Amino acid sequence: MFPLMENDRSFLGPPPVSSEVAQAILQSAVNEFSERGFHGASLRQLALGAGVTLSNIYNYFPGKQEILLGVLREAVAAQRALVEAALAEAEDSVADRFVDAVGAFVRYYVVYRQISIVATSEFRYLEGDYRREIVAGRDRTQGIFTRLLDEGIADGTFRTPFPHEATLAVLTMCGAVSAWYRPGGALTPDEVARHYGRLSLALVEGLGE
Amino acid sequence: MFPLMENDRSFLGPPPVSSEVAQAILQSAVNEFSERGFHGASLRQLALGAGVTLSNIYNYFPGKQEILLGVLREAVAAQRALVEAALAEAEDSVADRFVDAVGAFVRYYVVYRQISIVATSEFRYLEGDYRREIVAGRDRTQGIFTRLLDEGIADGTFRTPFPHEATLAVLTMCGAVSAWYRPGGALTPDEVARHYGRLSLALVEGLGE
Amino acid sequence: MFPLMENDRSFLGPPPVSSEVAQAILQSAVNEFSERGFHGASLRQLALGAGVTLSNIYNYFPGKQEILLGVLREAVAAQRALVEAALAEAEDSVADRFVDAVGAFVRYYVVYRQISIVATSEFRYLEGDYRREIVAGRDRTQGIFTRLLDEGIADGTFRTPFPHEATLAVLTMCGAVSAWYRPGGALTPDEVARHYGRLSLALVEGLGE
Amino acid sequence: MFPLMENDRSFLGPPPVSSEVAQAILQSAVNEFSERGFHGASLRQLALGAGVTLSNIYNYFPGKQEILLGVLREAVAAQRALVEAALAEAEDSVADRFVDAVGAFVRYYVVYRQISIVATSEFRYLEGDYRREIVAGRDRTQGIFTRLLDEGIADGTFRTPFPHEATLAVLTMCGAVSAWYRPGGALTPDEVARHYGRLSLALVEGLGE
DNA sequence: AATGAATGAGTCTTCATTCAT
DNA sequence: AATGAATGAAGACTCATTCAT
Repeated sequence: MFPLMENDRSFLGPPPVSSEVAQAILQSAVNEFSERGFHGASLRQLALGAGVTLSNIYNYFPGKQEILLGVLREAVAAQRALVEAALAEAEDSVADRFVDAVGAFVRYYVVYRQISIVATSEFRYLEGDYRREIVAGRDRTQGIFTRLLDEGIADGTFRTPFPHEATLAVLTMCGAVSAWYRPGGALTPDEVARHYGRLSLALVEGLGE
Repeated sequence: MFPLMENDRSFLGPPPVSSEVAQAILQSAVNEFSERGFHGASLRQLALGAGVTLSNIYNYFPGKQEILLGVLREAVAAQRALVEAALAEAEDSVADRFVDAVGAFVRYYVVYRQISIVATSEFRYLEGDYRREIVAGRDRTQGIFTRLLDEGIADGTFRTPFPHEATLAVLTMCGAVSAWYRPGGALTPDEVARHYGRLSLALVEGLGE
Repeated sequence: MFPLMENDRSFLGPPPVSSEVAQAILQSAVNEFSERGFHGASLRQLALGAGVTLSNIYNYFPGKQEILLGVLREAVAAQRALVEAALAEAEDSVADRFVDAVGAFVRYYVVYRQISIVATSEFRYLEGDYRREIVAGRDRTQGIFTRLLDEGIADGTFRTPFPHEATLAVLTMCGAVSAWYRPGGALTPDEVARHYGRLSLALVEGLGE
Repeated sequence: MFPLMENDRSFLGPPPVSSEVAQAILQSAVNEFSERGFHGASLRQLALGAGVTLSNIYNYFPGKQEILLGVLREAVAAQRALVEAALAEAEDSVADRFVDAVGAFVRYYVVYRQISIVATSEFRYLEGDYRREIVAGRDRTQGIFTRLLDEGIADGTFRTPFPHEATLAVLTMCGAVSAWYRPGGALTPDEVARHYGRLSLALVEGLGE
């Protein structure tokens, strides 16, 4: 019931867009957008990939923009769900919470690889209020990391002289994982999460005694 | 004679594509591609922005693909030129060379902000041999960093347990700068270079004794 | 029970199309056709305006053509009803009957303003037998005037040298009233009827001794 | 050089839209619009009728609206040109000028029959500023008649008690001619002009003493 | 080198209509 | 009688590209 996810791990609430047909459309959109880009993808091909008539798409989405919005909504929701779930189970120390949050954050780019690629690269083509909605959702997730950084800086756990850039750097380097990760490749999702937790901790200068 | 650069610092060789008209086209392409994406940009609009007739574009480029290629060639060349120039003047120690190289690498995203955005996000639409050519050029630049990392790991300067991911992370986090940097903003290019040098050193665990 | 009429004056027989739903559809058709034209109006919008499902329309009308036919039938019926009612009560002299008939004829364009606009401007899109039916109905009404003219010419009441064109002119100038008349405007329906009676009489040169 | 006119009488200035292709498009537009209406006509068919590629239309007109505008501009210009030319040669008396103006006015509906039909029935689909432009042009022509009426009423030549409605009626009844007139039919354009001059004079009650 | 006109394939979207329930 | 989902044809319009000059 969340077919946009590559490895099926159902720990998430109900998907924002229900209906099997709508899901098929979104799934095909992820394929097409990730391969040809928002503007390069044609709804005809997208419909074909979804096993749906071109015109029938319009019974589920008012237009191309809204399909993109649908994809991005799922992406934003999935990522935040992962991060918040991780934080709920994390240890007390800032360092632990930070590492766990980063682990979940990067895990999103592994588990939802394809959709995350679309979310990253096609977001720019979202317009107006749709764009604002997604920005707000994304900012909410990023805010979690900003606050963790501040907290770690305040109590001396993190010693980086550039907390703001460091936060951005952490989020960015995690995002790049979707570009090279291949399911069934050298690393398991767990390993990726562990590695990037470590890299992040180093980045914010929270290693050592 | 290198109008694609935002802050004018003429330390670079002759541009790959000469002719004022061709340069105007490339410059307009950078504007259009960065705003609307490769597929979203139309040659008509591009021609308008370049002060050129639509049909005249075809006297300088065989097609849209080649315009994109032209932009990417300049981008790749500019970035490598910066990095190699920095290395030529760098101190001897690996750490110093690494930090200087990173500084130059990130400086590219600041100085050639717009073109670097295009190079990053529209590269995917380059096809066939063109794509291979740019990949090769990019890899050559990234190879510099891979080798520096190896060297630093070998002599114990860098202590990260994940040198491969760390390298990727460094390059990635630098690339994100073009997304938020604004000329005339809070940081000068020099400061950005210094900050990211530090962040990178922390990332590869090459700080302190 | 004849909601297509603007000022409610129930002197008319049963409407050609019964059923509240069908009437709602026709009423919405009048709105849509008069605003956007037959081809410019969409059944979706029409259904919305009628408070009916799009598909349910097809339980009442076989298609768009028949909706237009329904509207035109009502229009033709309403106009003839008005004219015949007026003639039934008219004085004996040709001039009186002519003036009263014209008064009723023009009153139709006032009272059934919107539907008359549709009948006038969208009739052209009616096809085949439907078209012939409406033409016949319209001709029957116009025949009344042709005969009155002939009669008036024969007995010297009307002295226009061009009776045929004069008849057409009378009918035409009445039709134009729907374009400018506004309920609650400067003239009451009665005044309009009186004015156009006079104009018509002048036109056929039936004024004075 | 004014192919939209049915009987070729070149007494008019330069056409508002030049270029042979543009004229072919406008001519085909007149055909299509008059047969199927603005919304019922397809640009594909229109292009076919003009002997032009569909896409090439857009080298001459920005869109369908502008084609309609082009047609209406020619129509308005042609009618006013006729009326003004007639007035320039008319006798002195109000009655003479009025009759001559009406003759020219109705002649337009005969000579430019098809385009006048389009101008009358498709004008409603013109939007925004285009609409306002045409309204202004039309009003200017109608103003000529309003002023003549006023003049004739003032000096007692016209004795109708309803000058305003009479003016409208005159213009309207002339317009209806395009619906029945056929070139090569019973009446020559000159006869039509004479007949309608007489009818109009009767209508405004300006005949004999 | 430069242009304006031309083209065919393709875009997203809307349409009237039908089907299964 | 009523509905929501489905469909194929067609809509206006844009595109990258080519041609003749």
